[in-house]
Amino acid sequence: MSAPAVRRTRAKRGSGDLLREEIVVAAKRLLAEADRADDVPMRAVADAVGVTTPSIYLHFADKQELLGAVVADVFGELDAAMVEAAAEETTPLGRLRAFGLAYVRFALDHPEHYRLAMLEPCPKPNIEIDEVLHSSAFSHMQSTVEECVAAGIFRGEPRAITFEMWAAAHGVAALMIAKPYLPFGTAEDFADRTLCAAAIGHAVRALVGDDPTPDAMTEWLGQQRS
Amino acid sequence: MSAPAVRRTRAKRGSGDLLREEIVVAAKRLLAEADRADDVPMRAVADAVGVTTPSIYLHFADKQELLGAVVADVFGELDAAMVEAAAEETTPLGRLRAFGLAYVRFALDHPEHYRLAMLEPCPKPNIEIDEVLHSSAFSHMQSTVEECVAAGIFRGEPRAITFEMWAAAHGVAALMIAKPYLPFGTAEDFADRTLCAAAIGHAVRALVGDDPTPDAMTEWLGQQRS
DNA sequence: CCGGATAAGTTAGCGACGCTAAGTTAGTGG
DNA sequence: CCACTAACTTAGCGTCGCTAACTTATCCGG
Repeated sequence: MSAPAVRRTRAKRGSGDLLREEIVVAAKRLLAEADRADDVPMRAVADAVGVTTPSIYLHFADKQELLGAVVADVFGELDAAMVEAAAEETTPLGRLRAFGLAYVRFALDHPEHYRLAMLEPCPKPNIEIDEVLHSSAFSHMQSTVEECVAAGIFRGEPRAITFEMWAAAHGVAALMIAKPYLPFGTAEDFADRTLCAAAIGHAVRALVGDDPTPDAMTEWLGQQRS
Repeated sequence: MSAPAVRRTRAKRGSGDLLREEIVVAAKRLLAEADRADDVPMRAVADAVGVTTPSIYLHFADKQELLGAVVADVFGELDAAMVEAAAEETTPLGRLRAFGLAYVRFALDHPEHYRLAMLEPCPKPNIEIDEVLHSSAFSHMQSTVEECVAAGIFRGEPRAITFEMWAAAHGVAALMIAKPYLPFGTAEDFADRTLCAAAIGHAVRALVGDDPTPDAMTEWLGQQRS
């Protein structure tokens, strides 16, 4: 604990930003080992980099901002995992499913990072986060939804549909992270069932009627079954 | 800030538990006004009750335990809101929808309480919390799902289906709380769309096939549309 | 080669936090 | 009326995020 730590050699004149990157990497690593962001003191981050605490504040206004930088990094990683998972898929719906499963898998593989990015309150709407959010993982998902709309699988506003799918994936991930001891079954099964239901459900809702009341749904299901 | 606070009169001999209840109520109120549990110091709770900080530790081992007691209370309130919302509904699916909408509504009306109960890590699986979780809101939802199964609307293991519906509702609530600035539209619309899709989707999945691949789904949808 | 100017750190410490050890006050059974 | 103990309080420890003020190393112009 609290190793004396090797004092790192001072950065060259022009490039104090080297430290910034080292701090983010160290913070991300320490976060992965902790249960909560509060369990990673700034002092520990400084120690891991081989520097004293106040040096961090030369690069980040406060802890929140450092965590924000980590989150931006995490979103990049999430996007990469999703894109890779969908690379082999040849159909829009197949890609969407791969995206969703990779999303949940990533969240459960990096629960602390996911919590930080998606479960923690975001005091001042972090511009850096939302840029990433809109530019990478989310926009990839949205364009796949657009493909589904173009293919006639979905109908409606792509962004709204993307939010629906995202909510389903997020619901599974957040639930399994927050209540890991509940008998959800395997993450893959739970996620696949829920995501599949979300996709089919959206596609079918248009068939049932524009404003599907519970009664209309029940009646439609009865007709289908016969 | 930090009002001197009226010193409360000492409790009678037998009933130190009076203080316990006062502490929970005060903590719950302060939590509602804060963004995060960290913004509610034990000192503030003590102050609100008119007592000094160490007195709290006569009734709760630590802050976590106090928050756990608040969460137990919150789950009770959530269940009451759900039951009330579904009271007028006459069909299983109608009740399920009312439950889901009331769930999301409650979460957004009490975001700090909901975050504490469902978004915060739960270090030692809190027995008190999970008893409530299993006994009230969740079990009400599950028995409605059972009704849907009995009515032939759903098919499968009720508990697993309940988890699916819960994930959908939780996804909407958690997303809107964590990223309130994103253009989800109104909570009612977003929740209704997502929950409706989850319900229809689950019901329809059985019609598509036992193991619905994206391709099978696409094909089935094509048939339905013609 | 050298002597500011300044980037890149450090030392020391403030106030707030969760929590605890040890003391104090007030009802109550004998 | 007194000993006992439930129901508190006073004082303070260690840790946290963060800051003011000092120090050191590098670069650049002469």
